[in-house]
Amino acid sequence: MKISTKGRYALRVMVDLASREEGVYTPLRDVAERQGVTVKYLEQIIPLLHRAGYLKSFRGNAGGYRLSKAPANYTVGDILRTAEGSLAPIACLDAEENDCERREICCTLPFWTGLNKVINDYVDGVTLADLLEDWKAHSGDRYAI
Amino acid sequence: MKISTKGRYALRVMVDLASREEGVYTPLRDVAERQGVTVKYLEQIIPLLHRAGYLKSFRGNAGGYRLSKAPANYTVGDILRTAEGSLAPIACLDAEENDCERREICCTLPFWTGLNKVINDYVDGVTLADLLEDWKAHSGDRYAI
DNA sequence: CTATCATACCACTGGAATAGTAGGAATACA
DNA sequence: TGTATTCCTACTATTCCAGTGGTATGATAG
Ligand code: FES
Ligand code: FES
Repeated sequence: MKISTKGRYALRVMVDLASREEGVYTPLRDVAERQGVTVKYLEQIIPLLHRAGYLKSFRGNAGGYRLSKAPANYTVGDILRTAEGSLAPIACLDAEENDCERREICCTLPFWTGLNKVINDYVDGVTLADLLEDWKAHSGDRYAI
Repeated sequence: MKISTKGRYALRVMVDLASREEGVYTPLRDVAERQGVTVKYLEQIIPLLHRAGYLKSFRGNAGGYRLSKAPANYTVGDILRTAEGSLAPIACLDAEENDCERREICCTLPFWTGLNKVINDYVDGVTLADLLEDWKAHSGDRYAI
């Protein structure tokens, strides 16, 4: 029941980019350094967010990535689902071509459905802007992403 | 972000046993058949619950397992944590000897802490008795665990 | 115009965890 | 003695995770 590094790093990258000046392209090297991750590994995670249209890229010297929209327009849920695939705690809840035979008689399905709901409600209720604001306010002068 | 088969099967086994007459020992063979899992695999999962004191066992002919306490005394959270280890969505939250260096400066930690809370609050608020009751009421005449 | 450098992009590999299988020893009862 | 059960240990196959090497692209300096 753990979120993988894909999801964790994806979220940190998005917050990192959200903290940069709007419209400016930031190279992965900078993000990797601030976040304590290798550039090579980020290069594997970023495409997930890029393909989903969350980021704009620019190749070549002085290139990099930037957010496509303002931070308030990204929910953490969208980011995590994009990076992780699905946040459903069990596969039986991922409807697509995964129709579990026990659906009708399963004694635990209602419980899992409920868990799925509280998880998704929570992650969809938080935006990048929320994270950034809370964190700026909380860390005070230590603020340095 | 998936619960493994350990946790899923453990929960189903517990509900299955909770549905049996109180105090009676039920052989794994019966549970396995009802739940559509092999006895051999259940034998690997049951010890987790047994060692935690949730089950009483009886060896030999006409032996089996039964719950130690009444269904209302088991929260789903306890069962899942026993089978899965920890329900924390990221390792940084498992305090023990895992003091993440980024704790103080991490922009996503408050978010994960909140997610951890909603998950644990939910799973700790449901008992085996709740599952059993809801399910009996819902499945009506198809009730046959 | 060309060499160079910094960058995004693509493909691959090793290792760990998960999910399941298998054989057999110990125990209780009839 | 036979049978049905828990209990113990090891094995395998597959999937997922984490990380690395190499290529294409674009700006810029000489
Ligand atoms: S096992 Fe698939 S719905 Fe419960
Ligand atoms: S990375 Fe460990 S607390 Fe955020």
